[in-house]
Amino acid sequence: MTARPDSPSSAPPLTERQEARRRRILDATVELARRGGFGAVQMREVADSADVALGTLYRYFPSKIHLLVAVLRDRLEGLRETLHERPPGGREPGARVVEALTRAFRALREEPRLTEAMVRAFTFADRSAGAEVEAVSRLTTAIVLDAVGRQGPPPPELLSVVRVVEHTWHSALIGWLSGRCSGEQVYGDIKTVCELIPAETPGGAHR
Amino acid sequence: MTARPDSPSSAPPLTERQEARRRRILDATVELARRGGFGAVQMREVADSADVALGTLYRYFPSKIHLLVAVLRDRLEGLRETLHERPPGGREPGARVVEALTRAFRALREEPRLTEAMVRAFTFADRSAGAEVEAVSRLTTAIVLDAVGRQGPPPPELLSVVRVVEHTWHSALIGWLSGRCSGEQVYGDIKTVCELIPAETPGGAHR
DNA sequence: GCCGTCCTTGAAACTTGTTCCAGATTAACG
DNA sequence: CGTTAATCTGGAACAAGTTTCAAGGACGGC
Repeated sequence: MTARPDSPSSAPPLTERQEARRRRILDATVELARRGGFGAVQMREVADSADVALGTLYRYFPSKIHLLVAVLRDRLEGLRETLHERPPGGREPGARVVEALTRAFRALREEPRLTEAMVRAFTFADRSAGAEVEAVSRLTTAIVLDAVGRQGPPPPELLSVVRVVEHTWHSALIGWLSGRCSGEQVYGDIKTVCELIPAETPGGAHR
Repeated sequence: MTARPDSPSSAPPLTERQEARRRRILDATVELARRGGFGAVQMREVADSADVALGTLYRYFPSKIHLLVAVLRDRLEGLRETLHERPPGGREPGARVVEALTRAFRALREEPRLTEAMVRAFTFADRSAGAEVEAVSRLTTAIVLDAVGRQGPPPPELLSVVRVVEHTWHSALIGWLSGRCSGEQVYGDIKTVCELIPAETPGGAHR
């Protein structure tokens, strides 16, 4: 459906120039979003900045929402790599997740407008952006599960806990963006929700 | 504490005809949203259905977002009254909250398109709709605290837990609307997060 | 009842996301 | 190369949220 850079499945490969175009579009989007948030990401502007025609922009990303969710995905992939390089060092799974999310939030706070643009797009997305949203969702889950550090396939209760952590994460961000929650409350809520994460089982297989 | 439907504070009182107009607008909005969700709530349509001029609609509700959040607020007030009449009957605070939210979700499932319209508006709202969003937020908190059944002013840890419950509630709804979570998962996540709610303290003041 | 003020109306204009199209460019293949 | 299909471009056109404005109506104070 949409062209993807890294998913070799289900998409015709892009030529080098196409890859470059795609990258220019994403970069232009980030730049505009950084400056003025969701509202400043105007499709004509993006197209101009990226030196592509409007129609081309829409061929690559079928809507503003798709575009911004793709940026979010990009960023999350970066975050995941960072966390891989310097993994959180807590002793308990809950503490590691707190650290991972806290670090993520610290990074997001540095660029509040970009964050606003990505998060608003993500939460506003409807089913038409299902694939992209799904990808972001899976990535977030993967990041949290990485921090939990469990080896085998997670049992359903753990998955529900992880979903609740993610819910809190997303919604706390929204609350923070709309001025309803302070940054301190976000940190606190992350800590609170992570108490749901069960401690490492001493008998079971662990790191 | 919470502003009543027609908050007597900080707003000039409306004449009877103005009150009627406001009500017509809200009713027309609900009707359109019920039929076609967020997208079907078009400002010109709303104005036509409610028999007011477009400019008047915008005087009452400065944006589509404000309008739909006001509808949400209206509904939440109704929900709160319902819960007052037939309060959840669980023995523990957590169980009561689960029941309250479960009943709410059951009601929302009956009118998915209306739900979609309200929730998307709420999560998309930015600071310009701060007041309305704040009202909805306070109402939600009040509903959860009602179910918790605590008497005095809640301590900060409890408030953080309640916020996490609300985060989960909102974000699970979004996930459900965007097809990412099943209804069963929503129920499960509500139950999971409510485990954070501390049990009734036998020594303290209780019902 | 009269007057000044605020409210409502109808309609046009403006903004920005999205779609469409005809012609130019590029890539793939023989 | 030459051909053919796909892609890209510039630009117009459309859709829906929002703004603006002049003229008529409602309301409260006198």
